Amino acid sequence: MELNKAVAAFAALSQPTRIDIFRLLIKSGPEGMAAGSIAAVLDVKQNTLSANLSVLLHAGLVKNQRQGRSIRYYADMDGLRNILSFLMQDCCGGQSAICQPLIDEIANAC
Amino acid sequence: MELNKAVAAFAALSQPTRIDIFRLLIKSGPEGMAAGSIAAVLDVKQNTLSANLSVLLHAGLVKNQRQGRSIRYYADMDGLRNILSFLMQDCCGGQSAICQPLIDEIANAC
DNA sequence: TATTTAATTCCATATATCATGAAATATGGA
DNA sequence: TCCATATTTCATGATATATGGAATTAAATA
Repeated sequence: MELNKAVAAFAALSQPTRIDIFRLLIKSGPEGMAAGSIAAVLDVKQNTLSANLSVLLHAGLVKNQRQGRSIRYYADMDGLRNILSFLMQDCCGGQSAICQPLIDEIANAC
Repeated sequence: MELNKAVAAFAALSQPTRIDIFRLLIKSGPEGMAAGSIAAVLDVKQNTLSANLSVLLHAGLVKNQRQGRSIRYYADMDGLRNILSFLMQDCCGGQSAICQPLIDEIANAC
């Protein structure tokens, strides 16, 4: 992963509504949530939510899929794994073998 | 941890130089690095580096300690653990007991 | 085809962030 | 005290981001 992608991912999470969205999607797991439901739960206007979902989408932190009229959004655990791995690369005094498996487990568990 | 702190932490990491700094400090482990050394390694102007270190400091991602003329900076693994925990709260379909220990291990291992 | 629901795009305004030069502060040594 | 080194603080112009209203696209259904 390059620096630019990591920047985009962290920038995506550097806004309260977007953190709320991402946490909500992590909580809702593989079922995900329709954009409209997210807007309702978080009490955010449709267009504002759409813009924020778009940021998370391009940052690789969420995925989406149209389902009839609605579009369902899901947390992208691979995206999360990527930024964590990037951040912790060469940690533990270069012995990143200690941390790396833990990061993988987190992404796989959810 | 409240939302505002998480926002500050992610905002701190949403800038290339600051990611570089944080990764450098993670890599350098408990020994940390003097501000001047960081500036030299990353080829960043002193005042620019100082401003960026300050952002990371207030975000709780790095710690510092004066040592003679220089000020040494260290990655704050507790800070990292906090934002990861916040993000993953209620993950795994509410069974966050699966992820939480992994997050703790990461922070402790380094 | 017309209507309703769902979500996005466009545009304008307000706000926040960035890197930098210049000046200030803190420490250690002569 | 005077000077050099290390780092921070301040002010600023340039750039980026957030938000909401209005218009638009897309899908389902009658």
